[in-house]
Amino acid sequence: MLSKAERTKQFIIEKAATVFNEKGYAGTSMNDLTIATGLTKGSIYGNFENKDDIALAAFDHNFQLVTAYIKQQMETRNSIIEKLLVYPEIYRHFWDLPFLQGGCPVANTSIEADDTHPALKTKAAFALQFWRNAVEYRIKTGIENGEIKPDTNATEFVAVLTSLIQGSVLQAKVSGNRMYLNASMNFLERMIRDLEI
Amino acid sequence: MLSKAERTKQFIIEKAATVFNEKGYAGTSMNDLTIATGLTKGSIYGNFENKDDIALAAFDHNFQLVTAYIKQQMETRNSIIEKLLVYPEIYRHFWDLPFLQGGCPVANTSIEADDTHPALKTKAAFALQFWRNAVEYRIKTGIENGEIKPDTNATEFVAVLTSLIQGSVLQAKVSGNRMYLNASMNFLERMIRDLEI
DNA sequence: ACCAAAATATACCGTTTGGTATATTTTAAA
DNA sequence: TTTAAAATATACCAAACGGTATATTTTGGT
Repeated sequence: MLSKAERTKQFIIEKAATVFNEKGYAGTSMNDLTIATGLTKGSIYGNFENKDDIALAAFDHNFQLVTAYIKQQMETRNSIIEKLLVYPEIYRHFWDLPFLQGGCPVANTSIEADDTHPALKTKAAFALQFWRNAVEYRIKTGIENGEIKPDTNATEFVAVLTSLIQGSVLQAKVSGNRMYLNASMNFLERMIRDLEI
Repeated sequence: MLSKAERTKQFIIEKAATVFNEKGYAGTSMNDLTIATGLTKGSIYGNFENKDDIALAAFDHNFQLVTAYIKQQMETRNSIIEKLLVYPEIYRHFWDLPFLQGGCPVANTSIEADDTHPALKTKAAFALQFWRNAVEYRIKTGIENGEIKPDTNATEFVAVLTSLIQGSVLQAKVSGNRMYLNASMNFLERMIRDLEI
């Protein structure tokens, strides 16, 4: 069983993850975290070295939630094409997923950290690369399987898929309008179906 | 001629615009602005009511720089297709444009402000809408001209174009790698050429 | 039930934050 | 060249910031 401290640490990460994803690193104060957790500053600093330490753990947590959910959804599908279709399906309904309430954590962290926070920037860059690799792997497997057209430009497809998702979620969040998100996801869906041999 | 105060105000906006686009609203302190401008806090507050006031003016300035540059580039092209091709051309080389050093100001502001700063969020949402309208107008004109396929789904095309640009610039900034930006812009370029009748 | 260790709360630190009252300098019309 | 007004600098404010030393409470093996 986890020790009290380990459970508290996990609890802090979960609560902080939401706050950081909504307010950003600079926009989140330690006081925000005491409110979100109901704990005192002393207690939080008993479990983490500093604000950075919490933010980095919170990012890992947020990213893990997203990837775990995608993976779980994919496991219910059989073909590669159907697995890839999970992406537009999930992001079309990102409003309903609690861990995506503040938008895509990878996009949020990328944009805030790129010029201000090297450690977070590195984490965001790795997360993006991990994501692209996962998609690229599916495509290559699909080509080997004979499910996907062998002349598919995997690199380009991966770049377009990630750009479409991040760009359209961003737009949906700021406009409060699902129209452009739906349009982009419709397009992505057709792109994925078009991969089929 | 502009009064001294008006020139100073403009000077502050220009300097602040760069800082805000790199560090974000919460990440930029008044002290950062005194350093960027070489002016004192008293002088800055003699020209602006508060930090918000400067940030809002800075966003308008940043957006105006982008739109003016796009417009200027488009004026050198004749056909609608060539005008639309200005988008991928510009963003492919966004590293070289000083006002895009911190990334796309619309994307940056959208992501930071959507859950934290209603006034900035509104400005970002309006900017995005303005941008989409501009693209949509080109497409409709192209259809009327007989330059563009009449069955083009303008709404979807506009959504995809903006998503691709914002998503790929974001990725390029955080990864420091032009590969995925180039791949997305290659794709967008083909999409635009494909509009031709 | 006891008690040492672990976990949390309290109360504080120096620094930085956004903002302002006032003194000084610069501007430009007379 | 004078001079009042406009623009900028100085010096300060209370509040919030990230962080810490220490006191108190809770935990869990004996």
